[in-house]
Amino acid sequence: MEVQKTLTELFDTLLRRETIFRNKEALRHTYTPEHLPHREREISRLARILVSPLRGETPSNVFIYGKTGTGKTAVAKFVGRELKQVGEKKQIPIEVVYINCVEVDTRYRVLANLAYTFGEEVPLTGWPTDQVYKSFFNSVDSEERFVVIILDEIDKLVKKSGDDVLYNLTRMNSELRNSKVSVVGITNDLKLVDYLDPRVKSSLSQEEIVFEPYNALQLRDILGERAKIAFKDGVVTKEAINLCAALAAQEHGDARRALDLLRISGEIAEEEGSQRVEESHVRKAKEKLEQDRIIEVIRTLPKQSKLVLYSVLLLGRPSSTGEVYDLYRDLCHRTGVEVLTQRRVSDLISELDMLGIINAKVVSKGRYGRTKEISLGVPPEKVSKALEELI
DNA sequence: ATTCCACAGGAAGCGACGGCCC
DNA sequence: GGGCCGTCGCTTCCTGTGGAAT
Repeated sequence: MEVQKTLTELFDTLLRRETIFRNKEALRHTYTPEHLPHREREISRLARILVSPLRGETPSNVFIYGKTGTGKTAVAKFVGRELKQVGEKKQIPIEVVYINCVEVDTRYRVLANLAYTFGEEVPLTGWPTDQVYKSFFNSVDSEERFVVIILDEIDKLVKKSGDDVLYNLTRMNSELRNSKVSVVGITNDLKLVDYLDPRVKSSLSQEEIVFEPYNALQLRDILGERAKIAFKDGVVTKEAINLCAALAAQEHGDARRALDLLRISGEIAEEEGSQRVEESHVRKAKEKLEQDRIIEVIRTLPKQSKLVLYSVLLLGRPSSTGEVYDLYRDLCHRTGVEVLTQRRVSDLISELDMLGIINAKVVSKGRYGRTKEISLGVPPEKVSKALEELI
């Protein structure tokens, strides 16, 4: 009874407590704002390129470069949305398809996804890929229209499955009778072009737009605008916004990170019952963000990767692939886990490196061979804390 | 200049799995 | 149910290589 009563009281106070947020959604990166500060040039470039088919010209394909959180996706989605509205007004059918290649990372899946948005029923797997392509092709060409295909994080797709799909998509126009297709490729890998087939390269980079990172001042403007939507008036202090901007600017001007910081800061402030978001909340938010990321990443790691990571942790000093592998094999025997080959473990090490949990640098020790120098990339306490519950 | 270590990392391919088709 | 197909995690086999030691 006692517990129930206090719990009810807790809910009551929580519900009664006034939230400092007006619309928290505005701080999520899925949100596409009405106005994108400091990206006017990029927006008009992209719009000008994509609008040309409406004037009867052949559509161009576009390549967009820029680091994470520089607004590439936001600009592409924004222009796509506007374009669609223009089309509706002028009675020209325009379809904008957005695909994120992180999950959709094979030829089959891209085509299946496209076919699906044009109303085709394609199974997740099973069909020959050419059949999926035909199905997509026919349904696109079934009526006169203009299609913009936005392929976000296209580097993931190319590195995993090659550029065959891009070859298909960029060549489509010569075979389509009724419709026209533009491909917008977005990537944060500036070297991606080197992986591409020359034919794909030339047709995809007919137009190129480069997004420079935001500086602290620009981030401040962006945060300011979003804060106006997300929070109630006068809640966020200028200092808090400046700090968020400064911290994110240090990390190559990542606006996404700046927004995350501000959102978490707000949540922390609210939890503490504060009516204002201040610098101290931002500092705590920074700490929490890092902590959460590490723990979440480690927790969702497959068993084998955890053992590899545990080996690196136990060694406690920069070690070679061989050393890590020996200890890993030991741990496997002791825990009754099947042992993978060194080749595979080498790949697992590279994956952990990419996740930022460990640092793996290829070094040559001359006569004593070439190996990776492997060390933890995050504080060991956090790793052992995240690992201990699951080993 | 040559040798040679301890791997890196590419290529091919295998088997299991989930899912299509007829 | 049998014949395909694509994907995933993995093994096997392989060639390549930076630089200390000779």
